Amino acid sequence: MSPSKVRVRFAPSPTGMLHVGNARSALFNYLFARKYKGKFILRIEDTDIERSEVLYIDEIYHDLKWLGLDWDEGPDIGGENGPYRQSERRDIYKTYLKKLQTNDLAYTCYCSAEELEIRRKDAIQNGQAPRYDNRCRHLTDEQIKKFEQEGRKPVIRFKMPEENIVVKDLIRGDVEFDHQLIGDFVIFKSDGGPSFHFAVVVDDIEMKISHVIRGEDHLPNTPRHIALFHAFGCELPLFAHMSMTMGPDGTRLSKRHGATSVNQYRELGYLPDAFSNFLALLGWSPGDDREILTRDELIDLFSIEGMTKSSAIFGIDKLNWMNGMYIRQAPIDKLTRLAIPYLQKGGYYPNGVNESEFVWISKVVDAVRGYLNCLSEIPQHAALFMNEEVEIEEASVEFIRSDEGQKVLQLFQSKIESMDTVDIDAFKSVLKDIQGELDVKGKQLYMPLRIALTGKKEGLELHVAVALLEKKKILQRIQTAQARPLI
RNA sequence: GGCCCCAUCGUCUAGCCUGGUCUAGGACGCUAGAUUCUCAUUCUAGAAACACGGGUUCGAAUCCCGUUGGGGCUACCA
Repeated sequence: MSPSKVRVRFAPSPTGMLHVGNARSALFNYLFARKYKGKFILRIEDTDIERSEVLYIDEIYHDLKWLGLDWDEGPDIGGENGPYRQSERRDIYKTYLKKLQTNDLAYTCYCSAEELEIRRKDAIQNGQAPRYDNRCRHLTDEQIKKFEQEGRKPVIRFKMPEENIVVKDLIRGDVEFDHQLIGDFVIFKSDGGPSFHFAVVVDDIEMKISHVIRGEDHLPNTPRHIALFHAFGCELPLFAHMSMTMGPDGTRLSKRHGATSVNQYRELGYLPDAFSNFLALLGWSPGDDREILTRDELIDLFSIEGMTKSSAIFGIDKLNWMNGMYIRQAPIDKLTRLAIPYLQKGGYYPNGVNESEFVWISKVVDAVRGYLNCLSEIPQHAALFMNEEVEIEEASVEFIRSDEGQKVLQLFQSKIESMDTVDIDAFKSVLKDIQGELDVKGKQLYMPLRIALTGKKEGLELHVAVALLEKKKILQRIQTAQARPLI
C-alpha cells in the first residue's frame, strides 16, 4: 500500500439518523485511512431531494464526532476536492454528463415509471432478468418530438457496454457479472439531478478515492460503476465490499430489533470507545484473541485481510459486557462527568453539581460502576444514596421485624448516634462490637442493617454503602425501619 | 423469478489461501464452584460448532461440485 495515497470516503445520505451499520462502515474506512496515513473523507450524498434533510447532516457530524471519527475533508471543513455535498456539485455532474454525451454514451429516455413497472413485472413473470430493455437508445426525431409534446419528463440513461464486467474485490475475490443482465441505467433523473450511481462515480473520480470500502449490498452495483469509470477513461479505485450487519434473528437490522441508530446508543450511555471497539469486532478480527482494543491498537492492527466475508449479527449481550468493561476501567472523574447527565435525567441535581457534590458523586459512581451495562442504568443504582428514604421490599420486612433484627437495629443506632462520622473502619468496628454483644453474625447481623439502609437484600457491600451515607440519613433509615409494621 | 455473496459453538470469531500440529482455540451469553452479609465484579471449571451430500487425497473444517439455508441486488433510494 503506498501510504499518503490512500484516500477513502464515508458517504452517507442524510435521510435518517446514522445507522449502526453505516457507523461500522465509517469506522472501517477511518481505521484504514489512519493505518496507511491516508485521508478520510466525508461526503454527503443528498441527491434524493425528497428524503434528504439538513437536520440529519448535523446528526451525522455529531455521531461521527462522538465515535471519534474525525475526517480530513468534508462539507464543514472543506478540502481540495469540494464541495462535499452532492447537492452543491451539480455543475460538476453536468460537465461529466457532457463528456458522456460527446462520446455518444448517454441518451434521453422517455419511458414513464408506469410503463417501466409493467415491463418489469412481465419480465419477472417470464423468468427473465428485469432490466431496462434499452428501447429509447434509438429514438427517431419524430418519436422524441411526440414524447416531448406529450409532456413527458425524460431521464438520461447510460449505454452499458456489451461485455461482462469483473469486480476485483479485495474481500471477495473476482466476481463476474453478465452484462446482458444489466440494462442501460439512469444517470440523470427527471428532476434534473444525477442518480446515485452517476454521482458516486463522478465524486470518487474527482475526490481521487483510492479504495471504496462499503457494504456488500453495493457489490451488484459495482459493475455499473466500473462501466462508468471506463467510460470516463479513469482508473478504477480498489473495491472492498464488507459484510453486512444483521439483527438477532439474522434479518436486516431494523427498528423491530430495538435501537439501530448511533444516537440511541449514545443516549443509553454506551461509551464511544466501547461502542466502536465492539463495532470493529463485527466482521473484522485482529487475528489473535485480543478483544479490548484501544483506538491506536485498532488502527495498528486493522487490515482488509482481517475482514470477514460472512455477515455478523449485532449482539447486544457482548456490547453490554464490553461497555461494562470500559465503564469499570474508565478514569473516575471522566466517568462521573459522563454519569451526571443521567442522574439529572433521573431527577437528581436539576440545578447542576458543585465541587463537593462532584467529589461525593464520583464516590457513588465508583461504588456502583460494577453493576452497570450502560450509564443510563446509573440512577436506579444510585437511588439509595440520592433519595432521602428507601423503599423496603415486602419480601425483606421479616429481617427487620424479627426480635434479633430489632435488637441489631437498636444497638446499631445507639452506637452510631455517639459517633461523629461513619467511615468504613468505624462501621466495621461497630459491627464487630454488635457481634460480640448480641452474639449475632453473618446474615443475622448484616441483613437487618442492609434492609433498613438500602431496602433490598442485594446490593453493594454494606460498608461501602454506609461510608457514602450521611450519618443523618443512616439514623433516619434505621428509625423508619424500626417503626415499620409487619403486614 | 433471475443474478450475486455467504455458511465453524446460541452469538462474535481464530483456523481455511499455503490440506496432517484440530480429540477445532478465544470471547460474550449460559451452568457450576471459589470469594462475600447479599447481589454484581473478579477467579476457576463445564456444556456448546466445522449445515448436508458427493468427490479429490494416504489424509479435508481446510481444495472441487451439488443440495439446503441465510443475505443482498434486481428503482428516476442511496
